Amino acid sequence: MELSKNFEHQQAEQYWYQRWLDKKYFNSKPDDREPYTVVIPPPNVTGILHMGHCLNNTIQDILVRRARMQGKNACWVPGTDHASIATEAKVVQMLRERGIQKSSLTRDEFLKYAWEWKEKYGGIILQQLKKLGCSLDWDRTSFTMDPDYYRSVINVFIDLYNKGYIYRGKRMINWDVKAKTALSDEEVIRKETQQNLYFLKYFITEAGLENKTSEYITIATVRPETIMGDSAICVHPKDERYKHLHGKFALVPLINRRIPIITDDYVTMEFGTGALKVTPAHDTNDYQLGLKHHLEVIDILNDDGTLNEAAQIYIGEERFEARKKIALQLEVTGHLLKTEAYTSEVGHSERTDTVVEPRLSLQWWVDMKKIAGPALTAVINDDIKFYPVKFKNLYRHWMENIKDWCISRQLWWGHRIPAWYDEKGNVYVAATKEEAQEQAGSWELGVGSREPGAGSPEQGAKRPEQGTPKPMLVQDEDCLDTWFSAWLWPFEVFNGYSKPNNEEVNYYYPTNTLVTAPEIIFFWVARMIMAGFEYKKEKPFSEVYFTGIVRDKQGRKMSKSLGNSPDLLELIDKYGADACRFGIMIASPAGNDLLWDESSNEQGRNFNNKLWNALKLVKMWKSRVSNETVAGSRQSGNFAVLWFANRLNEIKVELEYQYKDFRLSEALKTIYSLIWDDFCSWYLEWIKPGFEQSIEPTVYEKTIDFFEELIQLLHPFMPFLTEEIYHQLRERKEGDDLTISQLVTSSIVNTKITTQGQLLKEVITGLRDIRNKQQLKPKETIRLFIQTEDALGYKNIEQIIYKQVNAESISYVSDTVTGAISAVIGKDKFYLQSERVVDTGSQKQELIKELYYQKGFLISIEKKLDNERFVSNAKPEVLELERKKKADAEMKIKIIEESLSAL
RNA sequence: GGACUGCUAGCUCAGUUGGUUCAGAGCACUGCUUUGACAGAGCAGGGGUCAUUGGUUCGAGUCCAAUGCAGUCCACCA
Repeated sequence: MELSKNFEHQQAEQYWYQRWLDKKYFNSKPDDREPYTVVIPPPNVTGILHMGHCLNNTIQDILVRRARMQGKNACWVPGTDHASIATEAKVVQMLRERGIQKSSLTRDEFLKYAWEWKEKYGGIILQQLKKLGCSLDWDRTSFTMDPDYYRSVINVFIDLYNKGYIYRGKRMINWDVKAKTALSDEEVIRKETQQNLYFLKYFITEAGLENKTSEYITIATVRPETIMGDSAICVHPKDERYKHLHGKFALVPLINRRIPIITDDYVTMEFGTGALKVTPAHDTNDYQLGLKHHLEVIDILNDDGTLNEAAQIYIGEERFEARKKIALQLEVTGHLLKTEAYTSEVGHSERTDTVVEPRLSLQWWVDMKKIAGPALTAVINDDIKFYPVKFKNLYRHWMENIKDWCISRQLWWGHRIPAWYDEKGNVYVAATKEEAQEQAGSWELGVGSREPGAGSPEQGAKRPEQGTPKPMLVQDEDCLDTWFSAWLWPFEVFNGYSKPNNEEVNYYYPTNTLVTAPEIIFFWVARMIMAGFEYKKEKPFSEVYFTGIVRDKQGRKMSKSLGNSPDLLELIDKYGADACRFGIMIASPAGNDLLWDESSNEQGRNFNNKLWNALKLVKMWKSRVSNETVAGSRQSGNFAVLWFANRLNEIKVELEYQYKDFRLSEALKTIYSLIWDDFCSWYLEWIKPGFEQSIEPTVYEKTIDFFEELIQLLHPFMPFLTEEIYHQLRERKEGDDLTISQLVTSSIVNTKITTQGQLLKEVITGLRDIRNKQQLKPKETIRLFIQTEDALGYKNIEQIIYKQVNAESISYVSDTVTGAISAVIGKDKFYLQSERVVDTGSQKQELIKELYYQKGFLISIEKKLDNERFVSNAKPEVLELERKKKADAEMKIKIIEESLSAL
């Protein structure tokens, strides 16, 4: 069959992926083999494939495919994350487009829409991963809200509550005014923000008097809209400027509420005016200060970030609108002294990007200090290895300073908190209402009571008094943080919690490698390790490979808003999945961010093409296989085969090391160069039969073998093209596919052969260089004379040299040849004659340059060897090497001088 | 404010235990080739005071210190 001009990726991708699926190559079941398990970092159900996914999943696929080809039972588990905030936002938006307000729906109605949405759009990203060629075990596709998974999340909550690790408490939390939910600290992104620092006059009033004096105290604030929530003004006790004001009162501008002037050494005298307005409801520090000084908490904001009635003015106005208006009014009323530009870090919601509002709120928390211990040790001890290691420090620091985790979210889409309340506010934590009811009832009987969690005063329910009637229970309206389900992922995808010690989890857990982005080291990686030790008494994975961030050519992070994030599916369509995988991997140094540019896909496509053409060439020879070859070509062919076999082994050893350290980009470069340079540019040229000549059967067979091994090495990176070539190379039996073929193990390298091959390359390049400099056309032949002590050593490569430098004759001489251009390569001297060798001048110049260099080099070595301290301090091997260098240099100088005189 | 990382060719990066014959690769670039696998190609070539300064050493891209620049993470100073 005639091969197409270029590799046609669209057809091949579709055909082979379907074939792999049909043959169930990606499916894994426990057996005797060693498992290699990877769980996918579950993308959001709302997600669509972007470059970050492309990188992350290509890496996982490479590892999994290689493991599969190494005889391991490779299992890569796919799935999606319900992503509560993101998904709920999408559903709300969809409803809005249909003219439905979320507030007009019941919880059940809303969830019905949400599931509908999930069924319709939730699987898109998984389909896209197929396009990329990912060898996931689709039968294992998991979702964090699957029934079993859901139950496990609920039971884990109950278990942690019963252990006293989970409690309910009123704290300052991060409030997302757009999503109207609490956030954990990790979900807040601090961004440097240009702001104004407003200097405001608060007029002093005498104690007990409402009338203001002309005296005032100036405070500095970036949030003038919160002044209505002020409870005090605080100054440093030692601040001389304000000593006369201690114990006095000031009036809040605009609303004229009287607040005390208090002292606390928390205040920094140097900042602003040294006087701080204290607003306990709207600032974490102010809240602490408020607790200490028993200040009133005046919450002036609604949950959507508008001002409420407590603010007295601008009720219903959005907080930043109110800020502008209040600032203006303060100016008008003479309270605004001045405004300064001021830059500070402002917390933004990770999901909605709105400015986070500190807010006092009753939420559920995990007491992290109680479960962090083993998770910290495991990473410190390298029981779990981080690549690159620099993330170990980061992890350690976070774990050692870990704070409690706010896990409740004011959302409907997610795992509903299994807590039930009676009218008196007693809490019962149970999986179902019935169980909660039973708990409440049993309390009446005085059994089943449990210890409230230690250390958390808010923990647990108050025990109802004896004889109270059975209470009406209402379930908590809130959901759990998405990460509270994601942290169970490595074992719950195998039902490791819902069906403990089942065959699957025992076989696949702990998993081997986690490949993820450093951005979620705290969100997810750390918590998975904690959950793993808490519920499986074992680490969830042995190694974590952190990928870099995909950036554009200018180093900017790829993002929707910048519009610099290419459509991956379009790229796959245009260049092919293999080329895209190549493009992202070649640009992806281990442990660094990668600057991605579309041109790297071109490089990938060109590589496809190179391989394709090599295939065409080799297939073309099939009809020319014969024992009747020209004289000398057998020896050359044998040498070429021997050389490439050794070269291949050499590279395989190198690849082992690169894989071990996750230096995948380097591994790809290594394979790329092995194929393009060693195989195509050298080997194939060396064995290529001349015009209408034939090729030795053994050489041909070995060449097919080599080709097969090469595409095997490349397969994890570029699965489609390699599978196609695999089937083009030979007739295959049913079920003989590259995807499941086993890698050929490497054998010992004969360095004598590889060295000779290296020398041969240098000879060819050196002679070609001369040809070029002499401006010889490719068709013009040369006469070659080799001055060597080992003419026999050239016999097996003579034919190759003939071909590669287009020689008409090669002869061996023991003396200088005159009237020729010469070159020293290795130990031997080469003379080149042709019909029109004219320009000896340029060669003379080069020789002089080279002589100059060699002489300088010799001097530096001699200097070194004359240095007594060097001779006495350096290791014997080093000395030996230096002496050899000296001898080599002296010999070269001699030969160059001879050549110069011969010219 | 604290911590970490990086700075090597135009760009992206290699460079293990200090040894000059280690300054290297891939892209990009420059010549020459439209030859029978491949112009999405072939052949050859030119590019770098290894951020700066000082130190240790017989010897530093490699070790140490300081400085500069860039980036990341953490932190409650309004």
